[in-house]
Amino acid sequence: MSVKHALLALLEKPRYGYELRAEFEQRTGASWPLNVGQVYTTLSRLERDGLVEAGGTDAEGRSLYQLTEAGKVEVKGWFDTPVERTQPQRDELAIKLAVAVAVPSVDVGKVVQQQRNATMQALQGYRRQARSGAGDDLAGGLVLDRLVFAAEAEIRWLDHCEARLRRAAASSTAPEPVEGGDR
Amino acid sequence: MSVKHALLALLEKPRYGYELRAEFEQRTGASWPLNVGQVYTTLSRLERDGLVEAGGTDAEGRSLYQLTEAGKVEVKGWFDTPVERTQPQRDELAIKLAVAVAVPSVDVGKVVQQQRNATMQALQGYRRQARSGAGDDLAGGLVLDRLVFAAEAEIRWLDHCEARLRRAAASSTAPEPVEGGDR
DNA sequence: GAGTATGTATATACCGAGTATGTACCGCCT
DNA sequence: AGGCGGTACATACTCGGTATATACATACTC
Repeated sequence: MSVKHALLALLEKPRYGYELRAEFEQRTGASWPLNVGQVYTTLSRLERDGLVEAGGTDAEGRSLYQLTEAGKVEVKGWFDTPVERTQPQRDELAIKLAVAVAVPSVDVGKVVQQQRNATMQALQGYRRQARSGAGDDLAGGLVLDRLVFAAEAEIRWLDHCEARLRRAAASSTAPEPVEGGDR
Repeated sequence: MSVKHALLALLEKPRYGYELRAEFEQRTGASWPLNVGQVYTTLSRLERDGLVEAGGTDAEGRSLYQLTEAGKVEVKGWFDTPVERTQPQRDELAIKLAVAVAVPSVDVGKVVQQQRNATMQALQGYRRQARSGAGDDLAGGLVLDRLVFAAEAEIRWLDHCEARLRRAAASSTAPEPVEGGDR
């Protein structure tokens, strides 16, 4: 849903498909490359739904799109409504660990350690990017910061998992574990 | 990709479709409800790809699925390989802000504030769940912790965005902003 | 100048993820 | 007997995302 609304928002002024992709990638700092094909399929769906209409061609013959009234309302609504957190994005890593703890043949501690290394490396990559000036423009900088914050949180969570796993293993022989005292 | 691999991992012993959904939802603590239909479509794709095969029916006539050799290898590979962070999940909130700062008619500060409130509320919901004992079993607890950590990181990031936006607004008249000294 | 890489621009086919819906069966309740 | 809800499976459909095809312009090169 994010691509759809992002394209709508970028259509504040009439633009053509290829331009939309360039704008999107520039703003998100190339962190999320956007396939051109998706721009056109999304545009045609938006046209079908009456949020966008073809607006002729520019001097170079490129076909322009522009917002309809309904489209403008949709954009406003998107910005006025916070991103849903009631049904958060399915998270592969959390699923992986949740399943792993229930499958006896998997060494969960090892999975955690491997992930920690990988995330650490990614984090260093982001910091390198930031230092190299990729985050100097405002939008791209915020996106990069977002990735940094998320990676840091992931590492904290992995450490927390390790501790909790150790505790669970230790108390598996004890009468009854007492949970909930650490949040 | 996460559902596919999670189902494969749960197939350590032969199971039937409905059971797989129940197992998945129990382990992830109902944070990510899984549509039953997706279980069956995923299973048939896995069968097509030779990772899973039909294993007859149980005493109650439910059709069982089991891992093939290739399936077992796939599961092992999944657990041995950390989750990719080179092309991170597209994040609606980051995209929203990145686009918003470039669209003059949007009050970015307001968007940030609204999101902060919404995320704060979600966070309190998670903590309530944890207190009410939803996180007492290990797997579900880790998933819930993951959501808490992610929400906290999001709030930190939103605060950081506010500060950076204020600085950008202040320095838009000044000669040249100096970035990068805050990470 | 012919050939060929490269970038811009659009369009379409295809697959996987996810949702909604339909159907059948079973036990339970009144 | 009829209705309700839970179990179990199946299929249709939409959407997000990738790969690919096509056309045209520019630029490089042999």
